[in-house]
Amino acid sequence: MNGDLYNIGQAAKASGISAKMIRHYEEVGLLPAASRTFSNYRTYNHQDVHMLRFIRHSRDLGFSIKQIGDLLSLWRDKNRPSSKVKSLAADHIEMLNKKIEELNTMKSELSRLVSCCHGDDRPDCPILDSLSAD
Amino acid sequence: MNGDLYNIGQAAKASGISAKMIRHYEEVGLLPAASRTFSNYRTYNHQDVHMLRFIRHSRDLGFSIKQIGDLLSLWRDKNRPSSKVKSLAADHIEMLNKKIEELNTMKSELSRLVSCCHGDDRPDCPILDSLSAD
DNA sequence: TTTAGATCTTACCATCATGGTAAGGTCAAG
DNA sequence: CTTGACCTTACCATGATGGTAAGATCTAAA
Repeated sequence: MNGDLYNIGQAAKASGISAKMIRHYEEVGLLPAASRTFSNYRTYNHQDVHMLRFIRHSRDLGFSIKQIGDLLSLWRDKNRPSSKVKSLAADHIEMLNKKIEELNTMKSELSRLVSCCHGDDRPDCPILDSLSAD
Repeated sequence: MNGDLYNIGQAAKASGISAKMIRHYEEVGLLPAASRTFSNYRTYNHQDVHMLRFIRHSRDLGFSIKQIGDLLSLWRDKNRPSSKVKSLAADHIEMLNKKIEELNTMKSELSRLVSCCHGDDRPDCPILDSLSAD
């Protein structure tokens, strides 16, 4: 095998992104169209795999595909002001905080109800009572 | 208007669930098929709206449609053991905790990166550095 | 060299909860 | 009777991912 080239399966293994998703990212324009072998197989080089890993790390931090597109642009722009990256990341932290708060609200309320419920064989249940309250 | 009957828009307002979603819940079997007027409009009575509110409260606590189906069964079963409700709710709390933890992990890591980034006009950026690290 | 099995290609469908739109029927008030 | 608000169904879209099927291609072993 050409030491420099990966097919999609190898790129997937090397990057931690499934082949399925690599194709998807290409389709939605997050990735440029991969070059192809004569027999129409996609090929990737080290740089491509590097970019895939960038995407993977970004996904792991919860960035959306749209946001990752912006991050990639900034990454490629060697003259970006770091302030742009920082504010993009800060926005995302805001969104994470909002979601965390929502989930915490749910959790608190539900925990309260659960702690009120006997959880035995009798039918009385403050959880159902609360859900059916007006 | 018949003091006892709601059309779908009125049921939506009274329950806080959109007409769209009421139809959807019916389609996926969470709700029994609504009765219809002669002209094929869905009609709902007080009990139906009560059930819709139950669903609404359950959604507000983050239960899935599948879980709400189970909750509704327990609600209707006047002989349910409250333990069943409690364990269903406890399972959901577990899932909420898992999600919260995931988001918190993202948030911590990203916050760390953000705090390391100058956020000025220079291109050096620990956030991008970390995302592109091997 | 042939062949079997792994892997590639595209093109679909599904998830989950929700929103939107379009085309057409119905109802209520003026 | 008209107008506007509402209803009906039947689609499509979101966002990120997984699945499957049918067919082409590659690779390693027999």
